[in-house]
Amino acid sequence: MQQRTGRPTSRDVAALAGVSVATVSYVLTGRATKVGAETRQRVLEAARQLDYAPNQSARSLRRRKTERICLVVGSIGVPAYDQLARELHDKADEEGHGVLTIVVNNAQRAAQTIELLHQRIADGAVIASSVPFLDGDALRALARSGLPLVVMSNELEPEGFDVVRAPERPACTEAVDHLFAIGRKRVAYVGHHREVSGDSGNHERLAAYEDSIQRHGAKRIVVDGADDRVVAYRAVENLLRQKDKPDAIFAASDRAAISAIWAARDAGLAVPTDLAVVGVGNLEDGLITKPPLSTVGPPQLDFSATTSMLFERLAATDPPAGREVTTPWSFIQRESA
Amino acid sequence: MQQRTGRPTSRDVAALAGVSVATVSYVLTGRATKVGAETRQRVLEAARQLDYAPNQSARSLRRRKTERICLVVGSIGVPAYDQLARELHDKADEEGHGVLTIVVNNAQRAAQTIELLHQRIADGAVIASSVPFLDGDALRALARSGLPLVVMSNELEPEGFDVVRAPERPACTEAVDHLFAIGRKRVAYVGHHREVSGDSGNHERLAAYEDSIQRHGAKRIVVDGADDRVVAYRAVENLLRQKDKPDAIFAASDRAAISAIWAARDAGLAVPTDLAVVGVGNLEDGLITKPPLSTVGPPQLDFSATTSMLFERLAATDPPAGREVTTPWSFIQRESA
DNA sequence: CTGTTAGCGCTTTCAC
DNA sequence: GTGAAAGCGCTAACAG
Repeated sequence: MQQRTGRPTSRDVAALAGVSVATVSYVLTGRATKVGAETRQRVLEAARQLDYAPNQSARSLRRRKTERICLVVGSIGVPAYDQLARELHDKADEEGHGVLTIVVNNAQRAAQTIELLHQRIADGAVIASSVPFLDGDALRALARSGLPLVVMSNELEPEGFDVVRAPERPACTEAVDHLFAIGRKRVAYVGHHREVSGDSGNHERLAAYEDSIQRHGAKRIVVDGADDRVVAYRAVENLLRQKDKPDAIFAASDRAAISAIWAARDAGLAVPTDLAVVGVGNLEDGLITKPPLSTVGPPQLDFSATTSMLFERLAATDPPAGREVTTPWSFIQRESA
Repeated sequence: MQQRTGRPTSRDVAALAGVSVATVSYVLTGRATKVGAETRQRVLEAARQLDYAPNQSARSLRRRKTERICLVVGSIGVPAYDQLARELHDKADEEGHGVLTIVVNNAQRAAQTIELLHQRIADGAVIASSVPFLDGDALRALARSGLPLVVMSNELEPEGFDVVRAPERPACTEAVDHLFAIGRKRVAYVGHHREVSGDSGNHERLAAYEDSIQRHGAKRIVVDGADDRVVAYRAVENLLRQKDKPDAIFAASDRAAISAIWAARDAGLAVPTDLAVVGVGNLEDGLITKPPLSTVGPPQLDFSATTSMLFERLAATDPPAGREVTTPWSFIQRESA
């Protein structure tokens, strides 16, 4: 009725070792105390000989857990997520868990991911910020179903899951206001592709910009490029060629801000004299630009709160109520603005 | 004997809809033709009402496949892998598969990953190049066990899995030789951390450098930084402060090469007149430096061969023998050297 | 068209 | 200390 895979099962090991499958299980799951040393050796030898590895699906089906956690991010190659991924991996290693990373950048993948999580592909998950298409209802349902979940979001309320906030808006406002305070008149915004194309997503950076230019009666100049160094460079290069060129740039990412500094220098302009530049993210890379990059972000990239909360939830016998922690964000003035 | 999870099962749905679990399965797996429209509706409604999602472990256990593929990379934030990840995700989407990414950068994670793959956490896998600690024996065993596998490697022979090669060595040699050909005497190498610290890994870039300087009777100058823009900048900045400063840099990554260009410019040196720079990778970013970056790499970043081979293997009824494809690599001269 | 049933491979009481 | 046996939740013959 069911043909064999070719992969050895615990039954094969048991047969070869001349014991029962139960004993194989005991030995391989470390319940070693119950098994005699000699039997134990025979089982181990048989397993080695057959190159046996227990089937994970069967094991999780039975155990009702996977020993895996899942990291859901909105895109690949974003420095802050890379850092989060690194920290989560390290923590997971300590706890003997594996990490699965899933990239969600369209509605189909969002639905698929919710499904995967529902299907208990992992024992818990971290949803990184600005993952689009992942709505509160789906996340609440997931939490209700008992999945430990930590969500980085400024909108969602903790409801069965923990929330990590990053108050970007006031810090960004401070940054843009600063540009006007130092006398800039034409402040351009280099945004994420989604923002620029009018798509949904986290609008705090753009909103802070729009609000500030409006208060200062300045013109709205918005270009694409925060997701890509090359796009940003070309966009700023282009901006600087116009006769009404901006005298300040607020970029939604440090990568774009760095591209802006190069573009200015390559165009023979001085930063910040001719063009003031502010980024967002507080990447280390901002320290090696000339001049050092003024930016908006947390004092340092650190996701320990996020990772700890997940593992606390995983360990908890009865699930803690939804917690809420806030990462401090501020305008970090260096020399580019 | 086994307490309930709280999550609804197909039995719950069946009960609510007043049908058998088989019917539930038929409806939910699209075997819709066999089920009457009215029954079908009832099942769908019951499932919706219970917020039911089929248990993935049970399903894979039964179906003997997971509809997932796995991407194994050596580290996070490397542009080429990001590109590979994007392409793999796109292809997987088309085929209705999910993608799990696993990062392996130490021996423990390597062992753990082999285990996960053995345990059929996914139906197939791509092993990106320069994943350390993943030895041929383990991969061959995996392939022997029937797992579709595509490995990017210059050392391994195809044995039950496909191999994608990138002949870096000759292209790198050409690049370093070029530096000497244009009259450079002191060529420094900015390498990956593992190379510099004498750790294992892919040594082709370093080997090409060492071979070339030896043939030209030049001094070996090796610093760390290919993995990190900031480290690279500081290393080159430091190199350029010395009295015997290099007149050329061969960097094992374009990111490091770009940092080298900045460092030179910030130190008031002209590129390539005072310092010639060559990178590796052929990133788009090299096009926006001033001057444009000479580099070593494929004509364009394209992993379609890799991804297609995996999906061909997944679809194949009888596994193709190990294939071998080679990505063309060459020295791409632009203006920085 | 729908239900019955036999497992997928593993873990875990419960006896012996 | 070890084995027999009962499922975990689902799918896929097979019967009707």
